[in-house]
Amino acid sequence: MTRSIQDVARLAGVSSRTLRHYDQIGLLPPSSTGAGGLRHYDDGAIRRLQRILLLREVGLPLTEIADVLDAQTDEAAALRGHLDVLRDERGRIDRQIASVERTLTALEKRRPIMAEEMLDGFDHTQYQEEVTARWGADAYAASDAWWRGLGAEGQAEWKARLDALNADWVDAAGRDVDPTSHEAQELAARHVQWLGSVPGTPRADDGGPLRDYVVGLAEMYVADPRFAANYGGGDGAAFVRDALLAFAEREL
Amino acid sequence: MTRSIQDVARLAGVSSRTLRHYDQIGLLPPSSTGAGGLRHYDDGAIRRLQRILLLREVGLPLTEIADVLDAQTDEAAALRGHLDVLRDERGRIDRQIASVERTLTALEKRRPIMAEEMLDGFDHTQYQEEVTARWGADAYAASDAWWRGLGAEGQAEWKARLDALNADWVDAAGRDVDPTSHEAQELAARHVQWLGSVPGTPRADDGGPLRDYVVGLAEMYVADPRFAANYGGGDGAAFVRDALLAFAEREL
DNA sequence: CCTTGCGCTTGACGCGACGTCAACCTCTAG
DNA sequence: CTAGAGGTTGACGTCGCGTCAAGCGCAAGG
Repeated sequence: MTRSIQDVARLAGVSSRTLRHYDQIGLLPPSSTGAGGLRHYDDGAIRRLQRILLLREVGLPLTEIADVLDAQTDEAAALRGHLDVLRDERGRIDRQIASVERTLTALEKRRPIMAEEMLDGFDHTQYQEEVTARWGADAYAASDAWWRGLGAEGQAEWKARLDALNADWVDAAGRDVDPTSHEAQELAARHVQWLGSVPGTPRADDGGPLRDYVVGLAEMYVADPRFAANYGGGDGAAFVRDALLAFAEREL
Repeated sequence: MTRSIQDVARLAGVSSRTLRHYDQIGLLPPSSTGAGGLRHYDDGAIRRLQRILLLREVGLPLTEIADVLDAQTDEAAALRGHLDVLRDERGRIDRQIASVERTLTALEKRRPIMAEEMLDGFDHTQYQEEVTARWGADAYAASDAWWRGLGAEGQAEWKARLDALNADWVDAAGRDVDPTSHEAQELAARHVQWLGSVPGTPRADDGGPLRDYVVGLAEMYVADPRFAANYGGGDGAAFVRDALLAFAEREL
């Protein structure tokens, strides 16, 4: 017994457009076609569709579904790989949520932020100057001009972002996370990303911060007590350093 | 002082293509253009770019960034709205992760699933038959044929999906979640979505399950002890029912 | 016999945020 | 004079379809 495209669509809870699309990309050709190009689907095709939808529901891209169903790939391996993708995604979203929440609180009670807005921000660029002295004297001037150019609102936003990053570092350090773990390495990636948003940062050809620069900063985070305090004392700073060093070695 | 497009790109850590794109969509026009159409950016433009990047980093779409920066929209309101989007997204990903994990365990120790594969699955279709008797006698036949047609592997996958849904219901019920809360309503949406994947389900014009059908099922989940056991006893089934009823009222 | 209408077909554009050629221009240094 | 660096404007590709638009085959009703 074969069914029309609409029958199948209703059965499976998808649109007929979707079925045509799956035909077009070769994922699910109809079992036969009749007068005027009408698509007919038999039980085998419907069985295949069910499996497609199960895999689609967990977010597997259609091309990978095709690989799995055509047995070119092990299903369990594909799912495990996909699981990593999903976890990364969740990590990204969690960080975005934290960042937005902090920005919101910063916007709501603007005062306390304004009070210390020069503090950490300038602390940071100040230390940066110490390090960037090796990379050119005008780096600080550019950085300083950039900071003043941001304006009050821009500075508040930028501060909120920095606060979020620092808070996450302190949190992870407090939980005795392994510096080489996925979580710590994601924090390091974020830190490096953040560095990339700071003008005056010495950069490699790909636009990312220079490896030696990151290494130098990491060591300084521990060596300088004013900085270490930022990360909750010596242990926290050491954690940040170890995570950054591991990241620099692997990625930069 | 104005800078070239590459200068700005390096400063901000984005590609020149991105800057051209932002010009094209009107998000960030250069402050001036010179010979041959060369783009020049002054401090004001760079300031605007910094704010764009801050908002972009938290995932705000470019169109909304434009709204915020051009002050057509309150920044805090935009961020709060975006926060909801992010939370939904995270919920979706959490469920996908749970689903994949369950499918993986189902794939690894296939035996126990096989042992009970007929149990819940047929229990469900059995109850369904009781309900669908009101909607046509051949509904069950179609459903039964569908189930057998899935094959052993397809049945295992389908079971894993159902298990994940049920486990989440029991979990939410155990935590005394409000049936009208966002979380419970998302579970209900998932339940209805799942119903939509079951052939033989009576459907509305839009292809989704018929409202009355959902309501009938919901009541039966409480009335029939065999079913209530599925959701961890009377309280669990009542929670499922309340959530489904609220959902049906609002969405169907 | 013609029209109407249903169910289906193919073909094409649109979305979001760019990456990636391709073909061409402009200026500078050797 | 020429090569090279650094720009420019298109235009296509990504992913998974939604959404027209135009047309075809077949049945019932005028």
